[in-house]
Amino acid sequence: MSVTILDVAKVAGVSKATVSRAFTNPEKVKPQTLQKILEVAKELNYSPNAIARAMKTNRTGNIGFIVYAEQKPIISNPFYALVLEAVIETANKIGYSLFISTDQDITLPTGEIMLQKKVDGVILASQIDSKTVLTFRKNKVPVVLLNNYMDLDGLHCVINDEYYGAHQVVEHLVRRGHKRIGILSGRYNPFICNHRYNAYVDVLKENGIELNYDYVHSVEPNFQDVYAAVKNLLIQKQRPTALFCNSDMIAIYAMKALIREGVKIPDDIAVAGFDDNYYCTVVEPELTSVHVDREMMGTAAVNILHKLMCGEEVEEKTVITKPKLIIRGST
Amino acid sequence: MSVTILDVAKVAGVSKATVSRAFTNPEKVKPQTLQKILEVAKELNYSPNAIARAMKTNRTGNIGFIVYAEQKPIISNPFYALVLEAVIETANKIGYSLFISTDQDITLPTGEIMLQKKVDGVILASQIDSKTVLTFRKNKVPVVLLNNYMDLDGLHCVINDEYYGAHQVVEHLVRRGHKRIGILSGRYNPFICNHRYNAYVDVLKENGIELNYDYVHSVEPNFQDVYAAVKNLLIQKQRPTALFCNSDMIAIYAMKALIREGVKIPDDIAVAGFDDNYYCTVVEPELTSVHVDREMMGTAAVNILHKLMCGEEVEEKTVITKPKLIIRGST
DNA sequence: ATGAAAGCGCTAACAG
DNA sequence: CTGTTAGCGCTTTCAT
Repeated sequence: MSVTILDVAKVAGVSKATVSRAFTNPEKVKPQTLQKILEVAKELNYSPNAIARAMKTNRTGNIGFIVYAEQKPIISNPFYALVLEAVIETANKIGYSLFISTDQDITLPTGEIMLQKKVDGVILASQIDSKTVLTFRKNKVPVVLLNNYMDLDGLHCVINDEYYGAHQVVEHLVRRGHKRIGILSGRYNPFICNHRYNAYVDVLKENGIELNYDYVHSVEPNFQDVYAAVKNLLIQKQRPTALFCNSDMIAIYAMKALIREGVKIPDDIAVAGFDDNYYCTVVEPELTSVHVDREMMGTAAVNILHKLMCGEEVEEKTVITKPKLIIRGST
Repeated sequence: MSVTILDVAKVAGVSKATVSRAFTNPEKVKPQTLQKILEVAKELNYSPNAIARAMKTNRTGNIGFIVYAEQKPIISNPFYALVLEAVIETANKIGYSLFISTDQDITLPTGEIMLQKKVDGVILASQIDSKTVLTFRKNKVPVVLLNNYMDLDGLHCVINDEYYGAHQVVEHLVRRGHKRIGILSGRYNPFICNHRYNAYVDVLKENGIELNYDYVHSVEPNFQDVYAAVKNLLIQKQRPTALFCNSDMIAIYAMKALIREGVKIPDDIAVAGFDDNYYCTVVEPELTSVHVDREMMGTAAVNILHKLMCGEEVEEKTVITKPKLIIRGST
C-alpha cells in the first residue's frame, strides 16, 4: 500500500483537508502547520496521487500529440522529430506530459474517434481530417492544428509560410544566374506542396522565364523514383542548371543520383532543398535549403494550447512562422 | 457534464455494475443485455472515464520512457528515434500509452526522484544512474533498462552485443586486406565505447597486426573535432588505409573531411561506421555500418515490462540483440 | 486557519 | 446473470 494523504494527516496531527491544502494552496495554511506537514510528507515519502487528483479536478496534466498516420515514421521523421522535441520540452516546462499517437491509433474500426486516454488538450499535426477535430471539440477538448490549416470557426492553427520560403529559394537560384530551373515536387500534403510549387511558377514568371514542363517532375520521396527523374532531366538537350527540390529528402536523393552520374554539384547543376533537415549538413557538398522553424512551431502550438486549456481566449487564430533561406555549398 | 456510467445504466434499465461489466468483462453479461447497453452507450456517446478506472484498478495504462538527459536531443537522436518508434508502437499494441522524459525532468533540484505522473512501469534508456532505478523499485514500479547494463539483483536489461558488432566490422576491414586501420572513438557511454574499442584491439591482435596508437583517436561527435583527427591521420608518413568510426555520426563527418581533402572513398581510405543510422544511405558512397536492431530492442523492452507489470516473473534477465554488418560502398 | 463530510466515476466483492 | 454496496485518494464547500 502506498502512503496516502490520510497517513500524513494522522502523523502530522491534522485533517486530510489541511494536508491537501498544504500541497495545492500552501498560502492558505499556517506556516507552522505547513512546515510540519511538509516534514512528515518527506519523512513518509508521500507524494500526491496524480490520478486521484485528476479525478477530482478533471484535469490530467496530459496533452496529446496526434500525427497523421501516413506521416509514419513519426519519431524518425526528420520534420516532426524537431517539432516534437520542442513540444515535449515546452509541455514539460508548463507541467504537462505528452502522449504521442497517430490518428489511426485513436480511430476505431467503426470509424469512431476514441478518446481512450484523457488529455486536457490535443495538437493535431499534418493532414488530420475535420471529423477528428470536431470530435475533440464536441468533448470540450481544446485543439491546435500544426502544419495544417482548416477553415473552421475559431480553430487555432500553426503553419509555416511555404510560399514565402519557396519564393526565397527559387529567387536565389535565379539571382545566381540560373534560367533553366527544374523542380522535383513531392506528392505529399497538397496544402504544402501546392504553395511551394506555386511560388516556383511565380518566380519564373516574375523573372520572365518561361515555365518548361519538361523540367517539372512529381516524384515519390525514394531514391529509385528520384533517380529516374534526374536521369530524365539529364538526357534533355537543354539540361537544367539548377534543381529545386520540394523537400530535403528529395534533394538528397537527387544529389546522390547526380554524383553517381558524374555531374558536379554545384558547378554543373545546383541543388536546393526545403525544410533544412539535419541531412543538409551531412552530405557533401552541404545542401542549400529553407529553414523551417520547427522549434517555434512546436512551442507556439503548446503555448496556444496552454492558454486554451486554462480557459483563456486566444485572439490570434493562425500563427505563421517565417522560414529562412540557408545558403550552402550545393548552390 | 460528461455522460457517466450511471446515465447509461438508467437509460438501459440496468445497474451501473452491469454496465461496468459490459465494458470490462463482456462475457459475464447476458448477450441481450450487453447489446442493449452497447447500443445505449453509443447513443449517449459514452466511453469509460480512464481516470476513474485508473483510480480503482490502480493501473494507468501508461508507461514511462526515460532517457539520460545528456543524450539530448532524444527525439531527433538517430539512435533512440528508432527505439522509440518501436516502443510506442509495441506499447500501443498492448494498450499502453507512452510518456517520454529525461532523467533530469524527473529529478527535483533536491536530487529526489519525482514520480509525478503515475506510470505502471518504466523503461530507462542509456546511462541512468542506479539511484533512479532504486527509487522506482522502492515504489513497486517495474523497471527495464535499455542500452545499459547494471549488475543489480533481478534487474532486466536489453542491450546490444557491441563487442560482436565491432569485431565483425573490423574483421571485415582486415579481410579486405587492410593492415593500417585507424579508429575514431566517441567519448560517450563508456559501457558501449569500451566494448567497441576492445573488439578493435582484439581483431588486430588476432590478425597479427600491431596496434599503432597514432591511428587511435578519441573525438567528440562534431565536424571540427573529427576533421582535425582526420587531418592528423592524413599527415602521417604511413596513412591508414581504413577507418573504423565508433558511430555513424563520426563516420559521416570523417567522410566529409576526407572528401574535402580530396581523398577517394573507399579507394584511398575505406570508412566504416556503427549503428546503421539512416545517414548511412544518405551519403555517397553509402556507409558500411553495423546494424543495431533498435526495433527489436524497443520491442523486447516493452514486452518484458509488460510481463513484469502483469506480475509475471521473467526468467531471462538480459536480452542481448545481435547486430549485423551491412557492407556498402564506403569499404 | 482548520475540520467534517460529500462525492468525482468507476470496479469488485458479495449477495441474491 | 445482475444488483447492492463499499470504497480508491483526493479536493472542496461549508461550518467551526
